[in-house]
Amino acid sequence: MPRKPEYDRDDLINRARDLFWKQGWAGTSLKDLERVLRLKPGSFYAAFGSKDALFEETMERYAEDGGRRMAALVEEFGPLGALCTFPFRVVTNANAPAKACMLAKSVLELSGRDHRLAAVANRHLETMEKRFAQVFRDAQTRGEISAAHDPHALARRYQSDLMGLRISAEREGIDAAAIAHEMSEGLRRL
Amino acid sequence: MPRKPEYDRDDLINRARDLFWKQGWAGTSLKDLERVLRLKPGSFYAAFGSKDALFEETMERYAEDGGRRMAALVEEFGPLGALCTFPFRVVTNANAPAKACMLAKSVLELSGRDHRLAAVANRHLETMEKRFAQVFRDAQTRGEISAAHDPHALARRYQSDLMGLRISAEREGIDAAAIAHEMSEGLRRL
DNA sequence: AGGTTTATTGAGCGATCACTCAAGATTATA
DNA sequence: TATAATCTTGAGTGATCGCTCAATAAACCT
Repeated sequence: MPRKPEYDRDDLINRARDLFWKQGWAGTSLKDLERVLRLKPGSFYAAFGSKDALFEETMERYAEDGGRRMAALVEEFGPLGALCTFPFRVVTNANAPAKACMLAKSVLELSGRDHRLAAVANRHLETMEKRFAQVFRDAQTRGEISAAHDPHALARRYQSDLMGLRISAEREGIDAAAIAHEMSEGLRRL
Repeated sequence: MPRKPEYDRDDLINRARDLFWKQGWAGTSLKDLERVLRLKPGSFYAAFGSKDALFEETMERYAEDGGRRMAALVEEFGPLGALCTFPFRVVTNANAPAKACMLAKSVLELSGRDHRLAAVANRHLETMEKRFAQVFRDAQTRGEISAAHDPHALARRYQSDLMGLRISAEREGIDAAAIAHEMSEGLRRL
């Protein structure tokens, strides 16, 4: 009985994510989304419900992708190699709509207004931190990193420094690759 | 001939800075500013010209204050002591409207829109980085830090990690003091 | 006091915000 | 082919955006 939608929902979410990632939540208007997604208001709301609901879906997509990318790096370079490579990759990826982390940007933008999506972004960051901790544990199991360190503390620090690096990469005139290199050297010295 | 304004312009800028700092540029409306500054639209525009012009003044104020705070810490604890104390102070300051750096927030929010104020924020961050570099140089002169390191590289890394720390401090459930402690220990190990 | 200059007020400007909904188009089943 | 279900369209909602300006009030000058 139905009529099938003309759009690819998955592709739409990716494009919306890139727009939100670059421009932020408040900085992205419905007009922007309608233009990029080629959707009239009616279709947009039928498909996603609201701007906030779509934003939430894009954050989920972003977090999933991050986990996949990290896992792929572990597969290719091993735990320590992945931890050392990830910052460099993130900072030199010319295809990304922004260097900074979308979840960090969201926390900064939304927590000051006590928006519920700030907590959602934070939850995704916690998930990511747990993934980092697991990679640190794996590196310790393999003997790549001394078992004397607490994996959770390592992951917390790693994520914090990574967010700093990615903000630095967003700035004009900052040699982010040099910072990434220093991070990597610091990890190998553990 | 004139009539004197009833407000204290300096105080107004401080209050506006706190509001912008907490809520960001787009997140702060003229209505918000009028309420907090107790200014009608006419007075507001007579005093500041535009929302953007006031935002620019608040960033300048913010950057000046940061420099002053760092200088005071150097006076009290010496160069290395100041560098070690600064992150901890910033993260435990309950009076601040936000933990994250206002300039970092501004760069993230505005650079995606190619707003000219993003470059202004970046310029202030560069000034701050130069101040950090000078403190590192002073620490080396005093023998508190090995002269083998490049002060500029140290400052760049310090600023990057500090931004990460301050974002972490903005999050719920993150022990930012622990990260600050680790940063401090890392500096003393130089 | 009279005149000049500046500050304050608040109604209201056009533009844009996120969002709604009725009408028409398209595709399924009966 | 008729009917039902869904999708697409776009004009239009009230609210809010940053901002203007003419009218009024207050403080200085001669």
